[in-house]
Amino acid sequence: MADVFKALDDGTRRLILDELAVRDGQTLFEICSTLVMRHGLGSTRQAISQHLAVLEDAGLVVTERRGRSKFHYFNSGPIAAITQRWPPTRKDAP
Amino acid sequence: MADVFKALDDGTRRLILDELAVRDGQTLFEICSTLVMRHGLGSTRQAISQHLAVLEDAGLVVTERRGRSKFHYFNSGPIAAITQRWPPTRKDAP
DNA sequence: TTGATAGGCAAGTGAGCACTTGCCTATAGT
DNA sequence: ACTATAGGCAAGTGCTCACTTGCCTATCAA
Repeated sequence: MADVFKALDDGTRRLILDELAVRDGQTLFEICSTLVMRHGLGSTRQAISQHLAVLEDAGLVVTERRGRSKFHYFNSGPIAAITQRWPPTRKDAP
Repeated sequence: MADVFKALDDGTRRLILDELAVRDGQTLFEICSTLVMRHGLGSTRQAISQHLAVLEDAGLVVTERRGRSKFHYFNSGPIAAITQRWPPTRKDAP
């Protein structure tokens, strides 16, 4: 579970999750160009590839290979586990 | 908002949040002894104090001074902001 | 006032992480 | 077969962070 927090503790990785949440199933090169276009991120391909590996190890991203392409999908399961660990404290009665 | 993820990316700080979620309003020394008792954490008082400062900067902990004591309270607001940023993807229709 | 309690400030150290650089593997098209 | 595309592997570098160490401030009790 510590991998999830480590993965989320990076601005670039959070942007990647944002983009995958908007348009799911992107390849590495698509993510690279999307980050450059919409956020001005000048990261290299290798940097993004390493970020995606971290996200995949944390279970936040699920991949699927077809041919020479690898498609990346956002998985919200680990995010839900966070709120299950610290449920919202309701200080006002409903 | 980046402070929240940085604050959560540490095992000791997550344990502190766990303890405050169980028993709210503890002082620094109470948190220290609780971590030693229930988790075998051998951290010094200064280390815990720095962790609490990080948690407070992130808004995950709210403090209140009375006399020479400082009481710490867990705040779940930033946690809720995380799930608002990445809402659960429902892959099954309700 | 003196001593004890509760906490804060600041410099120094070691380890982990993001990023680059360079080269390599595998699939698709002609 | 040859070239281009899509991605992977690994070493090196700079920077941030957790933790320690030492000293200091403020409140309470005698």
